Amino acid sequence: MKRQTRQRQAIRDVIRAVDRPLAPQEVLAEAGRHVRGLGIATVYRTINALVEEGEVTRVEIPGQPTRYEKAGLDHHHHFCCDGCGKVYELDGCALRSTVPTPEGFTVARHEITLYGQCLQCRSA
Amino acid sequence: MKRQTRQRQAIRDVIRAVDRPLAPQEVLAEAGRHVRGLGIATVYRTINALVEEGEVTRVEIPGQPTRYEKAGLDHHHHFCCDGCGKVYELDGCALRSTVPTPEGFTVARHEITLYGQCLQCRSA
DNA sequence: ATAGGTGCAAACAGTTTGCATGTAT
DNA sequence: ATACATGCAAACTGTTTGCACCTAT
Repeated sequence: MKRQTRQRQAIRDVIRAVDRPLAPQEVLAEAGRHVRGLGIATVYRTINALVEEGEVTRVEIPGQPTRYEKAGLDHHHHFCCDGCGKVYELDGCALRSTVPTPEGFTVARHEITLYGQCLQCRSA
Repeated sequence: MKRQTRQRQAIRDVIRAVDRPLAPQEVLAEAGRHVRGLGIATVYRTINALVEEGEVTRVEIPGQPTRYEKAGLDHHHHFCCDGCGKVYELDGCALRSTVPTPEGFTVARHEITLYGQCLQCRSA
C-alpha cells in the first residue's frame, strides 16, 4: 500500500462513508461508479491491505460473505435481518462479564450476532 | 429422507458420536472409513436433510466452513481456538438478558463465538 | 418394479493469485 | 525510469446440482 490510486481512494471512501459493514461485492458496486472498470480483485486486494493497516475491520457474519467496516468504532456487534439479509450495527456489547470457559482456555475476542427481523421486514 | 442406507447410517452415527461440531469434510473422513467410496455430495445431501428434519443443527463459525452437531443439546455456544482451529462446546449462554436492539427489531436467535487459545495450544 | 439415493463430474459463489499492462512516484 | 498497482483470467475452496447407475422398499 505504498501508492495512492483512484481505485484505492474510491474503495476507502465508500467504506468510510457507509455506516454498515459492506461485502466486497457491495464495495465494488459502489466504488465502481466512480472508477470505470474497477475489478473485484482490486477490491479484495485493497480491502485486505486496509485490514492489515488497521484502517478497516473484518466483520464475519455466520453464513454470509465477509463484510468490512471502518475501524476505530466503539466495541459493538451486529444484527442480521433474516428477511432482507442486511447487517446493522448494534451499540454496545451484551456479553456478561462472567464468561464460562473450560479450564485453562484464554479468550482473546468474541463475536455476537443477533438474527431476526428488522423494522421494514417486520412491517412487510 | 425416506430410505435407510448404509451411508446415511454412517453419517448419522458419526455426528451422534462426536461431542463437537464437525465440518462436512470431517464427517466424510470419519464416515468414509465405514462406507467405502462415500462421496462428499452424499455427505452434504444427508447433512442438509438431517438439518431439515431437525436431527442436526448448523453451527456457523465466522470465517470457517459450516459445522454440524446433533440437535437437542441445551442452549450453548462455541469456542474456536486461534491456534489449532478446533471448535469446542461451551456450556450455557453468557448473553445478558437486556440486549439493546433498534426500535421495532425482533430478535429470533443469536450466535456467540469466543476466540482464543485452548489449553493445548496455550501450553505449546 | 420403481421411487429414491449414490457417486462422479460439472457448475457455482467467494476469494486469491499469476501475469502482462498501466501508472504514481 | 521503475517499482508498485490494476484488470483479466485461471485457480482454489466450500457447496450444490445434473445425470446415469444402483438399491431399499
